[in-house]
Amino acid sequence: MSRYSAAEIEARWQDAWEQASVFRAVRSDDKPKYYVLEMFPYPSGRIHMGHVRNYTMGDVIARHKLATGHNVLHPMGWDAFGMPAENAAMASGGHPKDWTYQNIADMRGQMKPLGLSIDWSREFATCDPEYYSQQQALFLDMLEAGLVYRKNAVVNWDPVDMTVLANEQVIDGKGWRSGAEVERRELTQWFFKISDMAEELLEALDTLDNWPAKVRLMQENWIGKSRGLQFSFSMVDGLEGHDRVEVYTTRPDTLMGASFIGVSPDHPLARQLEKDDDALAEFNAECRKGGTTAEALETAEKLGYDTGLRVRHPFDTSWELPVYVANFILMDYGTGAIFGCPAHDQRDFDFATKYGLPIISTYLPSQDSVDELTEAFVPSKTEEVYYNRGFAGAAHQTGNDAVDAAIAFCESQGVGQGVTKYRLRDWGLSRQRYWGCPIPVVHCATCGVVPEAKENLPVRLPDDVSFDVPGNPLDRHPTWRQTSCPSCGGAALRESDTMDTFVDSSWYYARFTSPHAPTPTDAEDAAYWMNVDQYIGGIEHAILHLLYSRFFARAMHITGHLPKSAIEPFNALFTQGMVTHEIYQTRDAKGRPVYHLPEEVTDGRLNDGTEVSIVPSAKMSKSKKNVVDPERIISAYGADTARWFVLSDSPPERDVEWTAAGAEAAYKHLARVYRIVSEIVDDIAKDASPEADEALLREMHRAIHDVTGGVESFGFNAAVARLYAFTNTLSKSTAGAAAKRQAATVLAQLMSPMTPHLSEELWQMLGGTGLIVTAPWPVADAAMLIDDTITLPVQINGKRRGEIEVAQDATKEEVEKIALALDAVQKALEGGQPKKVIVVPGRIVNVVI
RNA sequence: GCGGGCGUGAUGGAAUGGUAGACAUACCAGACUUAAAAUCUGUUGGGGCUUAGCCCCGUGUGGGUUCGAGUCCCACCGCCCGCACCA
Repeated sequence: MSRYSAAEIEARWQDAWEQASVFRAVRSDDKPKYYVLEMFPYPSGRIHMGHVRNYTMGDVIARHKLATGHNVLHPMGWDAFGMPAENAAMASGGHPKDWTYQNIADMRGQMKPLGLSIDWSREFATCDPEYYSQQQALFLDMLEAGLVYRKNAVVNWDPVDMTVLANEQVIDGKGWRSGAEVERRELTQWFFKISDMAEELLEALDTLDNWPAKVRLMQENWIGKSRGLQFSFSMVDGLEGHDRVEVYTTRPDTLMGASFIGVSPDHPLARQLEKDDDALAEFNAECRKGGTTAEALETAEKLGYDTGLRVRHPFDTSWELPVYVANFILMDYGTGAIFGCPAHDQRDFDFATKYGLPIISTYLPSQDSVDELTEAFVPSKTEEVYYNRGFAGAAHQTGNDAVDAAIAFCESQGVGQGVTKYRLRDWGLSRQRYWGCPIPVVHCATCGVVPEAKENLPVRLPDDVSFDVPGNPLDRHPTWRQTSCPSCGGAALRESDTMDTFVDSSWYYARFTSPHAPTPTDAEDAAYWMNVDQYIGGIEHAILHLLYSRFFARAMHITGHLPKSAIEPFNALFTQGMVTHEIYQTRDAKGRPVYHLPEEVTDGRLNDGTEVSIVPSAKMSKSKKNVVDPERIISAYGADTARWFVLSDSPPERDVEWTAAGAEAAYKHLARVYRIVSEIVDDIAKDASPEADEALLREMHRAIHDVTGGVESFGFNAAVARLYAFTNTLSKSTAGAAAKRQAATVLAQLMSPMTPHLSEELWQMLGGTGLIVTAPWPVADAAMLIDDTITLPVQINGKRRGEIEVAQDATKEEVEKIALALDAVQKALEGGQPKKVIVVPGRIVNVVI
């Protein structure tokens, strides 16, 4: 009997699949199509365990669908543009293109040994000119359809490196390389009009039944639909061009508690005032320092500047309110101006306390009471009843009712109007970077901004660029920008901004349906393969990537590149958890932490005997060195072990901790299965015992039922546990050779989506015909799943006190009678009668005394 | 700050509102072995008792709903993720 040799087995079966072209996806009307897609990787250079987990899950689905008679599309590609390539070029002098394609080659080489059922003939990288050419064509179509426009927007500006920074490059408000305090600066940028689709993107969330509820909720909150009142305060002493300040509020019911109004430092009023007020100019400049992220703005200390201007309250013109410029007000949302109601908003409360502004309660227990507030009071939506000072209609109402009543009242008094707003902003796609898809427009002195002609696509990235100085190499390229205007033929300059890499990943799923078509999509292929039936990826993409993809699918429909049926491109979504690992840490002479790779640590010590401290498991990251290289695992144990392990233990949506012991155990189990099956194959002479045969086959059908259910519902860890249990049963079974061979064959099949190589080997050993990968999935015999008698737990007052054996089809009355006859029940009853007996058929009996 | 999530033995975790701890790891004991490894078998939530057995407690904390709560509701504590130029 031979031993389990993963390396030999895996190479052999990967060749066999390759030769039989079993994963090549071809359109066919004989079978239902199934498109399974995992979020494609960024080519960082090394695959990591997170990739292994993600692609293994997709592979389990794909292989199971293949076995259940589907025509499966399971492609793979590379999200290949982005900053790391430029950073590498800056650090080591190479070219982003070379770096990226080398990484792709490396990662493909690490991925193929995993034995994924991928149609590699469809592979592409988003930095392939063939791909980004079609992206440019899409952009031009979207521009023509009015889905793209230009406006000013704020970026992070590094005043020392003279370059735009990504949020990631801003650390504690400072540039990551220069250390200079980052400033906010306005540039003219391209935008997708995603906000026009806010309502549709919101409403359609309801149709996404097979998406996680939490992702839909997060998208709903991101779109942020709100109903509020838009109105204006008139100025006591008007400023030129500013006799009113327009305000939007979602809490008009607190209007009688207003004690100040605040405007953004970027509000036109603030900008006008700062021209004649040096102190304000300085204040505004201070506010414009630091990063542009919402987090940075929201967590910064709340600061205000009293402009000295006063406005009149709309309901009482003798009531004057001060106008502050405040750093926490966003120009992007609403009108860039708010009224502050300290009594009912904690942020306003803090602001009022700091600047000595009045705190006026509008929600009070009664008309005559006065609140001494130590923090903002927010009336709960369910709690009754507070008197709302000032609004006849809104008194004694809370939550949305109070808001609606307040809007109605204000409208009736001619103060503003109710409006619906969305938090969702348009998607700025311009990036001042080289390694991205060039935006295909030119700037012509005569014609202005002109779209490049489609026949001139692609607008290719030039290869001769350098990264020795910061900033965008396209900007300073000696010739690349020089071109002629497609409209007038005169001299013109190319746009030097490239597209956000989110654009690349917003339509790649559609491109996979026809990766080499001369247009963005091929109509027949798109109609056949779309939608993605199962999409799998990380929860970190719950909002942006998925929302942008939903927008793009709609835009592609409008521009004729996708059918109407594909405007929601992902029928089902699954968000998987991360792979984590312990962190091993020592300290250097100065007490700074030093991290160590897992392979350098044995039993809590380094090779030189130094003890390491163990930091709890966290997402694998290079900086913490808590990474396990899948290549090492595959060469040590084989791909099937890596696949089996990442599916075991943790539910797929949760994080899984990689442990050396766990990997070892996974390998041992696969070797054990190999051994058990080998013994069964060798031991063909043994006689059957009918009872043991029956028991084993019953267990086999239960395993088919449970594992199939697990695979179909992303219960991979449960399916794996079930397979362990079934293996134990098979190992201990005294059934005859025929029954054991049958059970072993089914075991190999049930394992095949997870451990495809081992399963092929077992299938061959057991004499199966053809490849297991194309063999039909086993079906459980419903009759074999039902036992004649079942065991029911019996509770007394909800606590388990015994169990009874009853016929599978016993009536409630019979079950009740048997349960009441139990000693424990009789003892508890002390001769009396139970208050109530609850019988849940097939589940439980509860006797209430 | 805002939004979303998670919290169960020594450990990873299981459990359509219905026997909490499946399955695995680790540990311990046994078999095999000159020995070790490998393999196989068994034990293991905590506490208690009149110990063939039985009782009590137990799913982050405190409340609530229910015949019955790890699961649903409310509040709190802790940790994790996202926040629009990271991919």
